[in-house]
Amino acid sequence: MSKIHQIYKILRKQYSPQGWWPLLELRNTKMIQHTKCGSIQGYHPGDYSFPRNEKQKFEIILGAILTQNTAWPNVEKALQNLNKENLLAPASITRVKIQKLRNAIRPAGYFNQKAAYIKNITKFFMSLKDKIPTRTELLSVKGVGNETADSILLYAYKQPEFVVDTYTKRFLIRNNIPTNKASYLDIKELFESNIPREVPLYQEFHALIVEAEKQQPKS
DNA sequence: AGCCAGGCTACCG
DNA sequence: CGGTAGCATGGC
Repeated sequence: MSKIHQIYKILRKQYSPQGWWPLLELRNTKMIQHTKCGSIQGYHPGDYSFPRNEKQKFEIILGAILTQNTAWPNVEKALQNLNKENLLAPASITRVKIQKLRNAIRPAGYFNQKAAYIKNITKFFMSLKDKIPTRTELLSVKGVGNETADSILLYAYKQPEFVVDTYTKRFLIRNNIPTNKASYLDIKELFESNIPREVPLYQEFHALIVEAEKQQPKS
């Protein structure tokens, strides 16, 4: 077994399943525990059957845009606002005035850019008509880069695409796997070539990396 | 008071 | 190609 895969097993022993991707309707129940870092455990731990419908799938896609360089609690505020205004549906996003959209997502930061990005991805999403997008198609949407594309594919469409983020790079360095010259795709390939190509594994590994790195003291 | 957070685009050399 | 300024809010 590869070193990467071994590290996964250690993380999996050390932490409980993270239950990603977070969904609004699975919040505010008694099962939810807030951690000191502001992250939340126990959305649907060990249950990889989400999203179970189109509404949940669309919420994940919007969350993937909103979380760009942004702490998750701020994303949740934006999502709650959208939910209150009945904007967690493609048709509503298409219809809503850009100014109202900007205002709803304000807590997530970069609201001017992100409002436009959300309009873009929504138009793209509706054009798919239930088809699963390719990675290249997703990347053609302005506002969707490597990480956002992989997050959408892995968590909304359950495609085996490993997600690389800042925590992932930090995680590799902390485990003495140097990544200085490595590009996004290099790192993605490093993971994908060293663990079984399984969606639940990809989902859980990424979530565990984020959780583990959040708990590291900042240096 | 800074610094940072689950990036991306545009533009530079 | 690789490198970086600009984008913005909220929490610590």
